[in-house]
Amino acid sequence: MPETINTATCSTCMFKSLIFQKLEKEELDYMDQFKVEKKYKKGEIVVVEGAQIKEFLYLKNGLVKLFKTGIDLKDHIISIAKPFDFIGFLSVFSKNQYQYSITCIEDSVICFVDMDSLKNVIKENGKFALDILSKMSLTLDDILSTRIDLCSRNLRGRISLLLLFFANDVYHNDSFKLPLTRKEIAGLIEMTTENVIRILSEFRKDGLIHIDGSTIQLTNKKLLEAISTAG
Amino acid sequence: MPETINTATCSTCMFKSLIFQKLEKEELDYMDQFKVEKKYKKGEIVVVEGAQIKEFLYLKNGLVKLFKTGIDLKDHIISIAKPFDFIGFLSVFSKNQYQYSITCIEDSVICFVDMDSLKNVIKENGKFALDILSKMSLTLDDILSTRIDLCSRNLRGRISLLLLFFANDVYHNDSFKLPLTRKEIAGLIEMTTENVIRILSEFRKDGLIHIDGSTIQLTNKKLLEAISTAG
DNA sequence: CGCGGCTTTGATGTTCATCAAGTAAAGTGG
DNA sequence: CCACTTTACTTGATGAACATCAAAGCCGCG
Repeated sequence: MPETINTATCSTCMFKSLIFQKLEKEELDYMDQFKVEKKYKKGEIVVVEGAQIKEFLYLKNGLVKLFKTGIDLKDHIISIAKPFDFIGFLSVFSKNQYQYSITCIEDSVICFVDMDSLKNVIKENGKFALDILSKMSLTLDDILSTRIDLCSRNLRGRISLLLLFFANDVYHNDSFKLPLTRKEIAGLIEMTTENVIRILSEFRKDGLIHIDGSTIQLTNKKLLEAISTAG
Repeated sequence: MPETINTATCSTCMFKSLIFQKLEKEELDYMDQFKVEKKYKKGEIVVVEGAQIKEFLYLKNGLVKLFKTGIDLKDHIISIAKPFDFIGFLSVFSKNQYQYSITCIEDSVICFVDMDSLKNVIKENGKFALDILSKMSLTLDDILSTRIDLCSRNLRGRISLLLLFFANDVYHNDSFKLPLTRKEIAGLIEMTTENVIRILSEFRKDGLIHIDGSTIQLTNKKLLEAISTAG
């Protein structure tokens, strides 16, 4: 059960994104009335594919994954979202139902902004609208590139890519605790659990990484990068 | 060489999309000054990955493909756009360069709207902004679903899907002329040219389709649908 | 005509998924 | 707290799906 918390107002929010900074104080105060913040534990579900969209979601803290269930009944990753990302983004302006699911892969804090009030602000503030458009465009570009990257790489390349992603983009550290099970990783990058394990072992034997439980340390990033590009 | 043509004003444009219909006459007249229409022949290139984005592109007529070149140096489809689609959509609000290429797979007419003027209109008209957001959101949903569909299907499933797409969504006819070479199809759906050919032959032998040069007729749609869902 | 690109088919090989089986770890109820 | 169940992890063997390679026919075009 996510715990509802109540922190600062929007106008004093530490996590106010670049985009929301463009709003006037009165606009922020307006939205303030229509937002709720919730705390989730690792593994908890935020939204399920098909659920009604009522709020605009903003990830303040933690790590979540967006995914869709394919006709093969497997989960397919759309993206892994980091703090400051708008996570209920993708169908929010066009559909009434979520077209994908979101679950937390780390403890997370998510801000729920009422959709209708947000739309009101957009209607009144064209610059804000442009910024939302821009952010949306960026997100989309990112997701698409990642997907195409995945499709053009073999299994080794995909694992390298994922490891480098966690080290460089998420944890900013060559040593980190994998927040996902092997099975989840498999879903993320379109392969089987067994092969995830096999290739991680392979990388360990080849001295590319060091594994200690769920902690992974990248010991030869150059080579990992080479594999991710060559694959 | 695309031929520049000059047709009606925006406000009387037959192809005015649902979205542009929400603009006031004066807004349309304003944009009118900043638009150019161009006629392309099948096979011609509209934009190349990396080119500067200066205009917002609107497909009035024809059929184009959006694709990105992967690290495997193969082309990967993003989508096939039909008339009334905004085709220069994906990075237009966030980047200065196109993140993908566009070429015509049929003779096409494309309307080029100056990006800065469009942004001006968006800034002034919040409802229009919301509509653009909505359209963008829809497009994105579509592209993502298609990609995930592709990833969760085997080769036979993908070919079925593509054939059904052309018959149902593009030509609205069970018999049509394939506008793409086998090689291009391969790029579209992440497989090799040889396998495209092999599976098409297979479908022909099994009586699912009838092939006459580049004309294809779907003779057993039920089964094709079954294959596309099962695969 | 002859060159290059598209198409087609067959033979071969690699990559990867599936199946099976066993160990370890983690949660569950008495 | 311990037996019990479940879930995660690991490794090997096997086979299917698919890519690659090779060769030949076809067609448009300078």
